[in-house]
Amino acid sequence: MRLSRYFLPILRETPKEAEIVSHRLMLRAGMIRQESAGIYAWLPLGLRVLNKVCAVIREEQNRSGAIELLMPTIQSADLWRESGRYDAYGKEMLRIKDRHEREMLFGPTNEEMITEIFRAYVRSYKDLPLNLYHLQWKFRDEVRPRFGVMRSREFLMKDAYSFDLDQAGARHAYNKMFVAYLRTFQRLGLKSIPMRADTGPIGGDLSHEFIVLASTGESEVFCHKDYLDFAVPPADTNFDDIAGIQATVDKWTSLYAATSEMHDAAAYDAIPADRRVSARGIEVGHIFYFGTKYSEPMRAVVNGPDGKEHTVHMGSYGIGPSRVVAAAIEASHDEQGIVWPDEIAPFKVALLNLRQGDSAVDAACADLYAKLSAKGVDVLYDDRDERPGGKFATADVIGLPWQLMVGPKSLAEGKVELKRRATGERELLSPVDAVARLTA
RNA sequence: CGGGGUAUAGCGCAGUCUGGUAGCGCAUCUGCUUUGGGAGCAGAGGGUCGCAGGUUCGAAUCCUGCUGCCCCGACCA
Repeated sequence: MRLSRYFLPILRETPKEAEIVSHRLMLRAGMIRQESAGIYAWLPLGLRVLNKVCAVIREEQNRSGAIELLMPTIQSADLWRESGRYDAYGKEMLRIKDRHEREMLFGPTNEEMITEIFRAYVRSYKDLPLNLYHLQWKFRDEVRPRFGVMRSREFLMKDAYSFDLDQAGARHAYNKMFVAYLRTFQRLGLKSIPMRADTGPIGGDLSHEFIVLASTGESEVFCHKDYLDFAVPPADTNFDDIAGIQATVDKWTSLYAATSEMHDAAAYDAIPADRRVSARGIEVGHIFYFGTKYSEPMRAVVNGPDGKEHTVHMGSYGIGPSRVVAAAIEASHDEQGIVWPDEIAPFKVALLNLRQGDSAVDAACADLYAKLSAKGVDVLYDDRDERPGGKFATADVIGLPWQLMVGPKSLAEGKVELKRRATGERELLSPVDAVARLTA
């Protein structure tokens, strides 16, 4: 993409309403624009990141055996009356009426709807297990939205729903999502730790929040240091290996890890002092087994091998991609701006023409741009008629992993400069070698 | 939902106390000179001062009501 033809409204100064670093940088980098309190437009650069986050989530959901569909944002109030949540949900639910005065709502989540879809078609245990997910915008009319897309009213969510014949099956479904989440967050470049979450009236131990460690995180977390070095399950993990998956989950739940709400000071103190981690974190995912909470009132039943009806056991598994974008920035930035993890960077390389109008520099840039693009590298070519300083600052704030700088001085010696955003390391090398390095 | 702020040009702000017809920096546009970490000079454009009433010869400024947004707390992917 040529920057001169792109839409990238960089802000030189920080808008005063932005309090936390991810919000400030997302505004400065031209990723989002606030349209109302807690409601944001995703500008081109932000959308590229959001889409990359979603792509990774999809791949890992699919790998674990979950199946994608897409449910609407607008739901009928009657559906929610079946589960009793229409009255229970409160003012966080945005309720609306259509032209026929029918009561509708903008979905804050989709348990009722997925249960309705399931019960309409599935009759036999032979169709189980089943895990259906979608990526869709949700709306929760929070009293006080804040921190940009970190806590917005409208937000994107990946929500998966599992259906099993019994609790044992549901546990395996839960474990598969647990493993998929470990893989997902690692690929997104985030260090996540599953922490025991409150299961409310359902009880049991099948609820975990996935917390990303970031010094600016919203909540206080406590865990055993060994978690930081645990190996994440590999891509060829066999998700049908019930014992194997269980072993992985057992390992990742063997040590102490809790948010302040679930904190047990005695258990934490039992950890050797040099292994204790007290830090801050951001919740980016939540997995939950809730048994027959919805299948019971909504009559989602299948015939079992015993010829009898069984109410299915369900679980739901959420990741907030829009929040993940903000969390990634909280976890990875510096004074200059964002430092994107490679997998979710909006572009891989910023190609900086440091002397726009110089025929040799222009030609070298055009050649590099063509060669990199031809090899499938996402390049943002800064071909604006700007001074070098401005181009450096722009590249730094939007945080692309690599900066490839072409100026008259080094080019006279047949060299261009490649800078790694994260470390600041610079290297002078020939254009041919630069392309080789970026396509390796 | 309680408490506290705030609203003036695209962004950041001054002007409001003490009423007299709107200003600064950055950004934008034109020209020339510049060009490896946010350049210089010259010129230009851009604001019904959040909205609605009221007081006054005259309101960004005083009064009343409303709305948006932000921050702190209780609540949340």
